[in-house]
Amino acid sequence: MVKTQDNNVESSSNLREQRLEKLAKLKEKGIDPYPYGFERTHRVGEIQEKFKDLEDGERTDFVASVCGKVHNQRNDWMFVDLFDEDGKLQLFSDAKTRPEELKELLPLFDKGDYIGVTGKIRKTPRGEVTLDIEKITLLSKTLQPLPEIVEGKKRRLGIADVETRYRQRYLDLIVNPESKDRLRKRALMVQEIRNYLDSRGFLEIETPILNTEAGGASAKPFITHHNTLDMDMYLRIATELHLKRLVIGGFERVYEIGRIFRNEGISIKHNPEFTSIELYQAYTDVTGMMDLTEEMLKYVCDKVLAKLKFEYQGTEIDFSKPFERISMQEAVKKATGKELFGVELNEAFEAHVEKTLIQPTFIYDYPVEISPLAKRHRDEAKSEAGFVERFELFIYGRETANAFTELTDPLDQKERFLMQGKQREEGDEEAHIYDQDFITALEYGLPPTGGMGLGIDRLAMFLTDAASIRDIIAFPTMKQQV
RNA sequence: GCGCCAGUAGCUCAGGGGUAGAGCACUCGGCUUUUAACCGAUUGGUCGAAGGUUCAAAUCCUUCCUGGCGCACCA
Repeated sequence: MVKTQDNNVESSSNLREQRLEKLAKLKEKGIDPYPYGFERTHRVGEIQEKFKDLEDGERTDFVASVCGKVHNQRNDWMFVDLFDEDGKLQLFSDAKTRPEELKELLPLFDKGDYIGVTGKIRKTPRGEVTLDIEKITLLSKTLQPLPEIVEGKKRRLGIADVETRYRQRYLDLIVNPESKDRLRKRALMVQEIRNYLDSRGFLEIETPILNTEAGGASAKPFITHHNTLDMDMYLRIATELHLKRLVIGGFERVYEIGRIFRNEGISIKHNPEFTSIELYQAYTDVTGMMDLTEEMLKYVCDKVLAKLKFEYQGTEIDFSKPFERISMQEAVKKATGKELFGVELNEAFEAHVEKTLIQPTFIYDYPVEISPLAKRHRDEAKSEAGFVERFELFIYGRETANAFTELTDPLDQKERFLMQGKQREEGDEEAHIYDQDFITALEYGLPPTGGMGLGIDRLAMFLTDAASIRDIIAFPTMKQQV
């Protein structure tokens, strides 16, 4: 069944009807079902931590006010599982001894409602930290029934339907703890990347998403239109060319973590909008970028997972050892016995080598034809053979990072763009576009610079063992429902 | 874009030509310090949509919608 919110409202009308009646009764009693706040004295986690050492059955005079969402209720509101972002706190109210006010109110509450409660903390004879409800306040009345919550592993609960999980992510987050954990880990990961770079003198500077040209990568762009300027614009497909302009302007270490848009297929590894980080550092090169990338990934992995080895889809990925480093030509030669060059080399690499690179591996020395923004190799023989100073990092057979010694020669850059233009004429829709403004910028002087780009989503997939990119994007791109 | 698979109650799922099912949730009653509480009863459906075949379609056929996976493209 297609599950739109409207359909839910429609088909759960009885359940919703009941709640609307309760809502009306609450209003009759002069109770605001959507009040403006609550004086919370403690979070659930603080209570659990503070009283974890109570003896079973021990009571205290400690009065706390906590608030959150009711996930479960047993025995006529005798036991209530209240959740805030920290987790669960059990509430207790004996039907026989509860005050008149509670007797009137509790039947009007439902699972899913937000409430605030005040009362003394104790531990039940079964060892559960519990708050005895003295006062209860409705904080938000819910009209939709809550799907079952996943708490134990004894029964299949939660929302299994992936379409509902993506379209109504809030429900997924409410009932499926692992979904919430993934997004939390992703946020932590991004935070640690910023910590790492900020502490090394990098500045995060935002560059435009709306552009008159979509450059810096080979990809099909999204087109949009600016009304006042009466001009078509492109959503960016990379942050590269603007960040390099910033280096030209004198910022020696810059980066941007931001959304990129590519008008291409959707798959387990591809979402039309995704997040990249690109960073540029003056006076270093591709080797410096390799060292930085490796160090940063190990740092972030350690901070997020507190370990350097992790399982991805049943395979152990090991960040604890030095990452493998091998040239593309060597890797292809090992696999096929052939010494190839140019586009052929890259094709052979993609066909025979890429999938085998499970543990983190830097592949370096790329053909110039597919690297229009990278500097030609400093080794003259390699340069003549058509190699540039570039690497890509592969993990689990997936391209995870891409870096080069940036091309700083404006005349060579112009040639490269022209070469791309030829490929475009030959039908390659995704060849890089000619960007005169960028060449002009280069003519003002880009210092020797190393640059690196990394897919935030793909890294997040690894660190959260997510099979699909949609599992680490809160609201993945979906078709409109009819 | 192509191929394969899926869509049945609020949730999780059975059923695959002959009265639309179960568990949980909801509602009511019982029990009353539970831990998936428990016991009993009631309620709940356009079987994704539209056509077709048939005495009869959730079931078979066609088309469409939405989603998943694989391939292609890409990061």
